[in-house]
Amino acid sequence: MPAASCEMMQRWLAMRMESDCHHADGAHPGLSGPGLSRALGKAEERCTQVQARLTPPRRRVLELLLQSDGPLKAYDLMAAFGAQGQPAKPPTVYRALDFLERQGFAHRIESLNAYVPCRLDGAGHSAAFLICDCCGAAAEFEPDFGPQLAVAAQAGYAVRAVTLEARGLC
Amino acid sequence: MPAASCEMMQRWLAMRMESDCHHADGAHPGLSGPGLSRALGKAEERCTQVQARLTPPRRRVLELLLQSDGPLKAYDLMAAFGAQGQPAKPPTVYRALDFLERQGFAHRIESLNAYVPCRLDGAGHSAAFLICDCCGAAAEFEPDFGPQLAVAAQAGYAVRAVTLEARGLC
DNA sequence: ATTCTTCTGTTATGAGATAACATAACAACA
DNA sequence: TGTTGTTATGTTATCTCATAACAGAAGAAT
Repeated sequence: MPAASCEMMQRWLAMRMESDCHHADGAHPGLSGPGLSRALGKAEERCTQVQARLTPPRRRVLELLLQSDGPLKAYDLMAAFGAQGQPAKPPTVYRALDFLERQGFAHRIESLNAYVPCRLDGAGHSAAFLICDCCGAAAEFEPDFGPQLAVAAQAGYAVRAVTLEARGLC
Repeated sequence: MPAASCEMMQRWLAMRMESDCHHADGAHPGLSGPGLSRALGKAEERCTQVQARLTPPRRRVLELLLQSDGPLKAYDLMAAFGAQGQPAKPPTVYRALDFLERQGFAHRIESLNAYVPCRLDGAGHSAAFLICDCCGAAAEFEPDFGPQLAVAAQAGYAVRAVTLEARGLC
């Protein structure tokens, strides 16, 4: 980098930093074949138990999320939705995502405007993620919100759901 | 509610729930007069220390955030920006917000797409909020991310910043 | 069979944010 | 003091993300 400006230098540094990660070492790989079928079957089963309907569009969106190696944007889901490359329209996907989130099958990652399938069986209403700013991986983990809930209780807050997103490098 | 449908009932319940809160008991009231001047002066001072420039648009956006009783949307800031009701354009406000966030003077609340001034002097790179789904108040508190950081460390993550947003009723 | 309810399909639009480029202001230093 | 590197602003246009509103189809309940 001869005759580099400060601005260029900063950008270069930023790039370097963004590219120094383990490249999704611990990331969840996308499912396929039997693993995918199993996951979908399990969702089907849980829907039956609570009298919810995993209709074709909902099932399709869940399938796409499960197949993906990382978080998917809503418009990516739309593009990938149809069989012969015919995209879905926004409400179709957003409604499906809404359902999947309510049932605990998917989470929205606020800081990415993106969606992931839930990887934790027991998790109900709260989610926590380690998000890599380099490779985009988002690892879900079981949060322990003890300290935070104590603060909330003391403040008289009735907490319904908590989301935690840690940005960094994997 | 005679002859109420299930759907109507659910909406009614949701409405009731949304309206049952303490109405910002612990919320931060907007600053004005001397309090506002003091806060802006403090920001000015901190900028001087780190050789950052609190330019007019940046100062104006910070002022608007400090005056507000609650989180403000970017387009609300634009509308309120000018003196004679003349709005600012998107880049003006988004750049100012970007600066304020980098300096730790403001936080973005992801789940609201809204912005608040930082209320905690010491807080550097992390923020935590109790957000009331009823009255919209967002109370910032000092987070203890001990458990979460332990998980991250164990997973080999280098955490840069953490945001936590607890939704519920105040 | 009817009625209530939920889900889908469709069009259109609203909200949130950034790209790209030109210009102006500041800072450093010969 | 004028030149240069750098940072900040102004402006236009565009992009991404998400929902409103309404018609119609498919399930569930009796």
